[in-house]
Amino acid sequence: MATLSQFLQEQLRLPDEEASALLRHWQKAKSLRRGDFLTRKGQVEQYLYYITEGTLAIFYDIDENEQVVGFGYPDTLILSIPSFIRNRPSDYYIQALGPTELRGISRTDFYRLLEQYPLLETTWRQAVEEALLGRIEREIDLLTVSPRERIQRLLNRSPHVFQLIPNKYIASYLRMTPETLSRNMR
Amino acid sequence: MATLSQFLQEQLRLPDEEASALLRHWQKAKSLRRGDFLTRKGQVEQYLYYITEGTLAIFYDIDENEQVVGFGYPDTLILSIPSFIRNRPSDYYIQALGPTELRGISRTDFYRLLEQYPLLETTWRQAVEEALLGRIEREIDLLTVSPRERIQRLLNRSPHVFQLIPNKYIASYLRMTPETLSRNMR
DNA sequence: GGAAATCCTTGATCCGGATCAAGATTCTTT
DNA sequence: AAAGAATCTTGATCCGGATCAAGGATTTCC
Repeated sequence: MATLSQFLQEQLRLPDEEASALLRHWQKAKSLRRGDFLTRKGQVEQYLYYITEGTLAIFYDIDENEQVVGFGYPDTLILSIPSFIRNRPSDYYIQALGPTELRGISRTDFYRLLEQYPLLETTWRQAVEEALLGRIEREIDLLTVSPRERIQRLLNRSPHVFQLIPNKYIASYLRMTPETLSRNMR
Repeated sequence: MATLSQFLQEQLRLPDEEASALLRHWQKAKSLRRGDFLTRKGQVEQYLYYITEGTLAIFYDIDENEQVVGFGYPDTLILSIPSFIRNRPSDYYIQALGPTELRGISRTDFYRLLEQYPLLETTWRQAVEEALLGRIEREIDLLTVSPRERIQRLLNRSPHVFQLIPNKYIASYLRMTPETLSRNMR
């Protein structure tokens, strides 16, 4: 099972002092069952979560139907970014796709720590830069018009997603119907 | 005409000290004519530019044809983000759509200043957060399937784009052909 | 372990935006 | 100001992915 302190030290490369300062405030544990919401639409999400177990999907409703815009799996962070950064009601909602375990840190605590530890601010700045680069990468992936190629790109970049997530959601994430995904998978 | 020092103080809200530290290193001026490249594909872009005059478009080639992924206009910054952040060759290229004036600061100088001035790092972190939010907003805009609605969203969010940029490029940016844009503009 | 729900697959049809084409308009350049 | 280039518009056709439908395969959950 994934552990938060390893994540802070190995993924984010935080020194002991900063890592334990974060850990001290990072206490809230949460369990979800399949279908439970981590964040509902319109709710101000006050937490940044680390996933220890399970999978989640981030949804956005447009024109009456739901679209998948992202996934979460163990040893990664998950949050409604706009809500967390702007401290405003979330347009997204986040749902557990199976039994899930998370740990959270409150937005207030988090940003207070940023002010306290300059090194933390640098790390967070870099994390946000990475997230931005990820979005740009994804924008390019979606530029690809042919469904077959979009599938191929995801297979190359994140093969594990196909192990973890039902195809139905992957199809939505790739902007196609489950039928089209099915027809182009082999 | 837009000025850089005003931009630093009013848009980024930098105090005098940080603003003038930046200005001291922000000297490089550049003129482009219609069609000139600010950044070529494969080139490592070493500068962050502020636009004083003119318009530019950011392109990405996929499947043999070019796609517009962004625009630049006066009193804003422009750069190939992945290239600047990662210091790697750019997959994008940036081209002037008309006569254009810019001022640049080198990547090295810029990141050196970040280390020197903590307040600058905070401001940059917030700017990157904003850029990330902008991308997310744009992802949602592109989720909209109907071309007519995509046009409407851009009209609401950035009406000035339609004044500044030829429709041809806007169509590409909105992921449709110029014909479709034309047919749905009125 | 077995019923029920969910998900996946395959087939048939349809439709909206892309493509191709050609003329009209606007912008650029000297 | 005029020639030339680029852009915009309108029409006709086409095609690939969405939609609708139904049977089969997996998962979920008590």
